[in-house]
Amino acid sequence: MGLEIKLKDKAPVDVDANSISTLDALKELGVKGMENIVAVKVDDRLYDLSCEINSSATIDPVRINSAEGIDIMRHSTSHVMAMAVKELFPGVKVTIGPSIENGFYYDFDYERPFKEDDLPAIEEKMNEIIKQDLPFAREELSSSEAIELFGKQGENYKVEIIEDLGAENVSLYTQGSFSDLCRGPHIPSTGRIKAFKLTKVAGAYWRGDEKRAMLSRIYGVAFSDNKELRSYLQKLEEAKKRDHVKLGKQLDLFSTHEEIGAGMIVWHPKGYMLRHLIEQYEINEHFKRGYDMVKGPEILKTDLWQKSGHFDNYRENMYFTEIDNQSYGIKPMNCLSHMLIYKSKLRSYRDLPIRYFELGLVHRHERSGVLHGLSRVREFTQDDAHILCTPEQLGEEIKGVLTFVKDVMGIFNFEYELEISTRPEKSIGSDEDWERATSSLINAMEDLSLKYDINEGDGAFYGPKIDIKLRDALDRSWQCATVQCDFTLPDRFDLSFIDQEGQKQRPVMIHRVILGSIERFIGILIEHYAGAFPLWIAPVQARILTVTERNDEHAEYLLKSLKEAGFRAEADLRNEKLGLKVREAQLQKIPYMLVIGDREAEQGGVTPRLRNGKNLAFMSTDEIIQHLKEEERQRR
RNA sequence: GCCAGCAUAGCUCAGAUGGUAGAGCAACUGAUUUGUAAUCAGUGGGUCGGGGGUUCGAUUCCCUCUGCUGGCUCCA
Repeated sequence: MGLEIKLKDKAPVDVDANSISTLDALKELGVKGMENIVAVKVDDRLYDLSCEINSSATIDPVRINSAEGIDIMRHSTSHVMAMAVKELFPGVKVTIGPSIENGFYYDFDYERPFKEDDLPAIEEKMNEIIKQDLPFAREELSSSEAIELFGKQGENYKVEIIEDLGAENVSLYTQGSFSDLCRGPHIPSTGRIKAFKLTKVAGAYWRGDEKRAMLSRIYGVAFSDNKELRSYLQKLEEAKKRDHVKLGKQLDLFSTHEEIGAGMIVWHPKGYMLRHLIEQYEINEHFKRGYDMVKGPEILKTDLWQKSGHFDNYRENMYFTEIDNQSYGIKPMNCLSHMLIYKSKLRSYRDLPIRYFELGLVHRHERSGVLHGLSRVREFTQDDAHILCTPEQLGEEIKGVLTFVKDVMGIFNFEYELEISTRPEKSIGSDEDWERATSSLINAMEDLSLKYDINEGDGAFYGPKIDIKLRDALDRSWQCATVQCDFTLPDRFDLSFIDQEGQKQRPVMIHRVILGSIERFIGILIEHYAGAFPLWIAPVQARILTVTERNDEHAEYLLKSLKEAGFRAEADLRNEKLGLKVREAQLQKIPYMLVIGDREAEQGGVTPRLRNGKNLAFMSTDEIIQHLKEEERQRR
């Protein structure tokens, strides 16, 4: 009696034994390049390379350059780091250390937090461990044995993990003197780690709970070889050049000021122009799609925020002010005014859906540590709308919003991710309402064939929602558009409409934004285009560059013509060399540099230079205006 | 809010074991009239983020506040 082993999609091979290690099995199967294999899949489950199989199986080698292989190597690297840290800092307690995108981290509890200065020594120690090529050995033991083992070492976090697991047995991985509780699998030995770098330290709460211990986290990146690592680090450097805070300064778009306060943006002429153009585009899109534009006040009586539930649920994030013994809350959301407009008269089912749109300025007192450039601020403008509709209309309205999102993101060439969040534990409303709203959201995405993730239990307390996320230059994802169903506020504010039978009914409310926060969206937009905005939103579309003072007259004529044709143009008439003028316009990423020398002045036109360095052929004044109009119309 | 790092001229950055600072660009003045990523010369410019402490003396060391960056938590 023996085993039958096979590679995926290959003919089986008979083995004359009752069990065989996967390592031998792979050799038996004639697999090449063993040095790249870090683990195996047996019948589609991941195992250590050295594990034993004792029944017939399909074996699939996992190589270090595969997604699964690199993930395993990164995880193992975190174990190596933990070992290094334990050797260098006696008394340190280990907690968890998973692999993450591009690398890994490990959380430690030590008498003091780790500093960036500690990293070189840790890296050096890790390199020693890697050089020793210590094998990763797996063993299983009972939970009680494991608790005793870790308890003796004073590793109380590990004990807590095992206790919470509640499993009968747990597995332990040991390399050299270091053992860690771990499910695995791991690479065969530490020598398989070829390229890693510790990148940063950070604080992190034990189990992500801010009421529990603050641990010290060390992050690292790891790749299958040095070339990959270098190219990753280089890409990171490139991405930093797109940073919207940096570009915002270079392109003179906006600023922040210590003396004004954190999280408050001051828009400079060019930045405000960019913002204005985006807002203008959006306003028109809303009118086209049957929205009415409205505007509510910035401060509303605190009583009203109490009625809406914001005071109870959101007070810590709100700003308040008091006038004549009357407390007012500065709005963190725009819905209340919109509901009062709805309530201002009796509504019929014939009026629905009603869609109120506002470029609503809101203030939210975000915690200081979360502020970030334009992406997370305390004062921002939402392209906010509230749709009031009958329960039957809900599905179509959601589809309308998602289509709106798709169209707008398409204009800017954005890829985005959708995520639906379902009913949380703490929530209000009937099961029926939740069920209907959730399925409306899902059906809308299905009907539009959109891909989405499900985030169980992460909805708002008043209803489920779809979030749309965009990524910044450093690949961090930010929530932009959101569609939320709400049955609570219509209830609290007793909103109603008269149905076909003459009966009062409750409308459903959809909260939605398309760009989300205009500030955040522009931040991502800056990084998306690296500051080189397409013509239709470029704050300055064209700059006229003269060669000598003799050309001033023609330059001024051209400037006037461009402005009259509606273009955002300026002229650089300084007594400077053309090379300098080109350089400066280039650094400002202006789409069109219109060069005027004696030749152009004589012929009454320009030689356009694009910011990609290309020159276009001579154009007359009329021709360049037509050329720009065409490009602007195409929103390129 | 928590952990770590940072804060020097308008900008980008040097600098000193504690003895009050420097470059390039920008600005200003002058010369130059110039053809596709920096023409040359000269001049002015800083309470070294704010406050407090240690010290004969603090921009440098300590504390604290403010702001920024990277994480954590948060984002009804």
